[in-house]
Amino acid sequence: MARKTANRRVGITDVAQRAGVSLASVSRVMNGNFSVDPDIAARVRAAAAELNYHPNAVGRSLALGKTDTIGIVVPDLANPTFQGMLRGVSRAAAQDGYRVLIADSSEVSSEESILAGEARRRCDGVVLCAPRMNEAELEALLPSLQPLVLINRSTADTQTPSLVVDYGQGIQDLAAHLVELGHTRLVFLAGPERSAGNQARLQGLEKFRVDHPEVELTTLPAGSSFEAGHVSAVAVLATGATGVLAFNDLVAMGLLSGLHERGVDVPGDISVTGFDDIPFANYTTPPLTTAAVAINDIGEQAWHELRQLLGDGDPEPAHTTFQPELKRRGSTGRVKKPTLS
Amino acid sequence: MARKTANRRVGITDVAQRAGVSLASVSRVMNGNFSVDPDIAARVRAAAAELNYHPNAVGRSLALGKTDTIGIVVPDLANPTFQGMLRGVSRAAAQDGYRVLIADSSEVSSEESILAGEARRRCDGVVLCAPRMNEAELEALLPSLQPLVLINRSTADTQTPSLVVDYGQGIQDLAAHLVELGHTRLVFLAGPERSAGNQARLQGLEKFRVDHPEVELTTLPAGSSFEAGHVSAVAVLATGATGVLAFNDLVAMGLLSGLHERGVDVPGDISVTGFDDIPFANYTTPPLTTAAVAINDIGEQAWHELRQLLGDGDPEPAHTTFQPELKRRGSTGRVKKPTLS
DNA sequence: CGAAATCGAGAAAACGTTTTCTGGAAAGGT
DNA sequence: ACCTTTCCAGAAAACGTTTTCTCGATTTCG
Repeated sequence: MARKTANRRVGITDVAQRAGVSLASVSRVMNGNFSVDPDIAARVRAAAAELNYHPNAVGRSLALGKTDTIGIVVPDLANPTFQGMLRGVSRAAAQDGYRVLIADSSEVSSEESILAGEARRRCDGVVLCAPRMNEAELEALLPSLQPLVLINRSTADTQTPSLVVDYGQGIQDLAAHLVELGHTRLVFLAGPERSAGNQARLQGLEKFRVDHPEVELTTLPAGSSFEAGHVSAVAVLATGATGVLAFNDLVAMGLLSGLHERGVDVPGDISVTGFDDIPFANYTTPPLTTAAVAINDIGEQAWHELRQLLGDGDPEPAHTTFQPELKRRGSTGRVKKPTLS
Repeated sequence: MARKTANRRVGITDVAQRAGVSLASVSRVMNGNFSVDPDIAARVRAAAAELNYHPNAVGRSLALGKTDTIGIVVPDLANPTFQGMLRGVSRAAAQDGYRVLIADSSEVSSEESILAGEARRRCDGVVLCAPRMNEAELEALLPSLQPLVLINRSTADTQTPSLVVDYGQGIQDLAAHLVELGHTRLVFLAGPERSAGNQARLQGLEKFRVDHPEVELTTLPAGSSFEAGHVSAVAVLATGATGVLAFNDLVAMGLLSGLHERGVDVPGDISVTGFDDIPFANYTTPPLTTAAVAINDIGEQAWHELRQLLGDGDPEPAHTTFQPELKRRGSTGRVKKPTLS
C-alpha cells in the first residue's frame, strides 16, 4: 500500500508518542475509561487535539467486533413507501448512534439475496424488505443473515422478528367504504403479480367477495407506478365501474390524472381509492381516500427490533402486524346514480 | 470479547487448516490471484464452500485501506429532491461495487458537519449536500473530508469537485415563461431563508427585475414543504397576483391544493409554477409547469466525480453546473384579463 | 515495619485480512 | 554437472484499534 505523501493518516500511535504515553493509555482516554491519571488524560487530549486525531473506524470495528452500522435492503428507492421506511429506520438508528447502509435491489429478486448477504457481512444486522424473493430462497438465506428483521414477509423462524402490514384488511376496509357510499360495481387495479403485497390484497378481496356477494368486483392488471395507473384510465372506464381500488397511491394518482384528462369527474363520476397514504396523497385534487400505513413507524419499529437482537438478551422476537387506517378524503363520494343492470 | 457458543464465525484460518495450506494461499485463491497451484486452489475452494466461508469485510478493509463504501449526507430524507439524489448516487455507485452509507441531518446544520466527519471516517469518500452549513464552517471542514464532492455548494478549494444547479437561471426562465403568457403581477413563494438554493433563486429574480421593470414581483416567505404552500394560498390571493413562482414543486402542490379548496381555478384564475420536476409534478391536476432538474443525473455524476478522486490520478476536479429545463404543463396559462392598475 | 492488596501504566496479544519477505525446490543455461 | 534464475508456498509483518496480562509502585492493614 503506497503511503501517500509520507505518513498522511494520524493514528493512535502518533498521539501516544506525542503525549509520551503508551497506546493503551490513549485508547483508555479516548474511550472515557476512568482510572487513568488526570495528568496523562490531559496530555493525551491535548496531543489528540493538536494532531487533530480521530480514531479510525475500521480498526475500531475490527477490535470491537461491531461496526455500529446496519444494512437495509429495499426493492426500489424511487418508491415513496420504501423511502419512508428507510427514513424511519435511519432516523431511529441514528438516535442510537448507528448508521445505515442502503442496498437498492432495483426490483430484481436475484439481487435481493446477494445484496442482503453482502450487507450483512459489512454490518451488524440487516433490515430486509424483499417482496419478490421466493419463499424457499428466503428460508435458506435466513440463517446467514441472522441479526435480521423482516418487513412484509413472515417466516417460521423464531429468531427473526417480522413486521407486516395487513394489506388484506386494508383493502377490505376501502372496499367496504365504497360499498357504504352506494357503489356496487368495483374494479381493483392489481399490482405486480409476484409481489407479496399484491397477493395479500387479492386474498383480502376474496374474503370481501364472500361477505358482499351483491357487489360486482373485477380485477384489472396494472402495476405499482404512476404510469400503470395513468394508462389504466381507459380500461377502468370500459368496465363501467363506479369505484376503483388502486393498488397503491401512485397508481391512484396516475389514474386520477388519466381520468382528469378525459374529463371524468372524481368523485362525481367515479370514486378512487389508493393505498399507503404517502405524503402526497393529501395534496392531490381531490385529496385521495386511502388506507394509511404508518410506514415511518414501521421503519422505527424495525430498528427497535434489530436493536434488541444486537443487544444481549433474546427477548422473544415480535411478529408485529400493522393495521392500515382508512382515510376518508375527497376522491370518494356517494355514487351518483345507481348502476343500471 | 466473549466468544459466543464456541467459535462461531468461520475465518480464513479455518479454511486454511481444513485445506491443509497456509493463510496466504487461501487469501491468494480467494482474490483470484493466479500463480497458485491448481490443486491447492481446488482444495481451498472446496474447503471454503464446505465451511460456507465468506471473507470478513472489516478485516479486509483494514488490510486494504479501503471500505468500498461512500457516505452521503443529505438534509432531509423526506424531500423528493434528496431522495432522487440518493438514488442516483446509490445506483451509480452500486454499478462499481460500492455501497452507500446515508446520513440524514434532519435539516440541522450543526449535525451536518458532525455527520459528514463521521461518515468520512467510516467510508472512502463523501458526497455532501449541506445547504444550510455556513460558508466558513464548510471551508474549515473541507480538508478533513477530502475525497469529497459537493452538491449545490461551491468552493474555492481546487481539490473538491462540485455540482450545482443553476437555480437563478431556472427561476428566471419560469418568470419569463409567465411574462410571455401575459402575466405582469407575480409573486415568489420563498423557501427557507438560510438555504443556499433560496439565495440563488432570489438573486436570479433580482436579475429578472432589472430585465423586466414592467413586471410587479413581490416575495412572500413560505418554506419548502406542502404545508408551506398550502397555507400560503390565502396570502397569495391577497396579493392579487396572477402568476406564482413557488420555491419548489412541493410548495406548488400545496398551493394548488389550497387554491382548489378555495375554488380558485388553475390556470384559469392563477398560474402556478414549481421547481425540480419531481416525479409527482407530472400527475398533479393540472400537471405542474416547472423547471426540471435532472436530479438522478446529478447523483450519478456525483459518484463519477468521486470515483475519479478515489482512483489514482487527480484529473482536474470538475465544477459542473446543471441547467434546469423549463417544462410547460397545465398549471400555467395565458392571463385571463389584463390586471387593472 | 513488613507483607498483602490495590492501582495504574505499559507491553503484548487479539481481531481477520492482505502482502511482503524468505527459503527451498524446480527449471534453465553454460 | 554445477550454478543461477525462476517460481511458489508458507512464515511473518502490517493495517489501527481494544483489551488482557504483567509488573512495578503506591497504599493499606495487621
